[in-house]
Amino acid sequence: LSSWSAKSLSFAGRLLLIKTVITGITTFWCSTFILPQACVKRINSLCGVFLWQGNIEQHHTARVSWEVVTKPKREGGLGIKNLSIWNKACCLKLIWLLFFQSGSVWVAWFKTEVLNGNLSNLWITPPNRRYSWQVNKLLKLSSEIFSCVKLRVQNGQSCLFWSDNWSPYGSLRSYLLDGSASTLGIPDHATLATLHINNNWMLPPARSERLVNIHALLTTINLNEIEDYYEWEVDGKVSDTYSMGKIYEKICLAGASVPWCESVWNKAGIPRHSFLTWLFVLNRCPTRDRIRGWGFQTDT
DNA sequence: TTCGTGGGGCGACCTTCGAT
DNA sequence: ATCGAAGGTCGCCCCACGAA
Repeated sequence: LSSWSAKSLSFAGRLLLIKTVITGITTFWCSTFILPQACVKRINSLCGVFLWQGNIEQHHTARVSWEVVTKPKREGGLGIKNLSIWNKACCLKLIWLLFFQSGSVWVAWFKTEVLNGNLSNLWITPPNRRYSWQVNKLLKLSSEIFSCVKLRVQNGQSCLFWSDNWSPYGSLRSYLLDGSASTLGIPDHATLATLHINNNWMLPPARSERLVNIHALLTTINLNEIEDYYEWEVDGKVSDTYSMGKIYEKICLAGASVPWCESVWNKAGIPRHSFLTWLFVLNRCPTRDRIRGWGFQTDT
């Protein structure tokens, strides 16, 4: 950030540098560790002072808050990645690895030491002092991508009735129980195979509409000899690969779109005019001298 | 298993700084 | 003088960790 070539960049150039090079460097660390909040804050602070001042030794002041700058363009920001959420999206890949890259030593270790040999335990293993800070962070993060890890029922032997994502209704614990302590007489660790006896599903009588749905769903399932398997499904599409970008968008809480988006950026997010237009519509119009200082042509 | 200690996260509040 | 954003401090809560 403090190199001479970076100092000579315009506002648009600095923005591009942050979006590509700087985000690329942080992604290396983001993909391996959950970064402490203080670290995220410091990186954001450095990027902020660089974007507005171009010189990280100066005092940090900004015309638009970093919170707004990191929003997507359609929501009024500049589309810089929110580092904290990006960090989550990168680390969720570790959970993806657990299910879909079984050859790794780390995956074997995690499965044995933390999950007791069964991947389904990921959804029900609470953080514990026995585990490291990182492992506990991952356990807490796992709920973020529960909906993407679909269990395809075959023989039903590894499919936990309450916890696995095997039905279109997601976790049955929240769908059927909704916080209630009763488990309808179905044991916590019941698998679909243990509930299927003599070709009958051993479920309590349906006393609610939701339980009727589950009864109906189970009548469509025929257990066979093949082992249950997992599939990675994002927004209804099954995929073999993990896309950090897609997961980032998924876990970002989408805010309201701004009506002026299309008049400032085109559909691909490329500026229709100059970046000043963006500052004008945000009512953060700076002085002529500041504009020249940022590397803009003021007549534009 | 319980208890004390220390550190991280986070919100509230205030100060500093630059732009107008 | 005013406004808005960043940064610092403080207190509270939660959790990890070690000692008893």
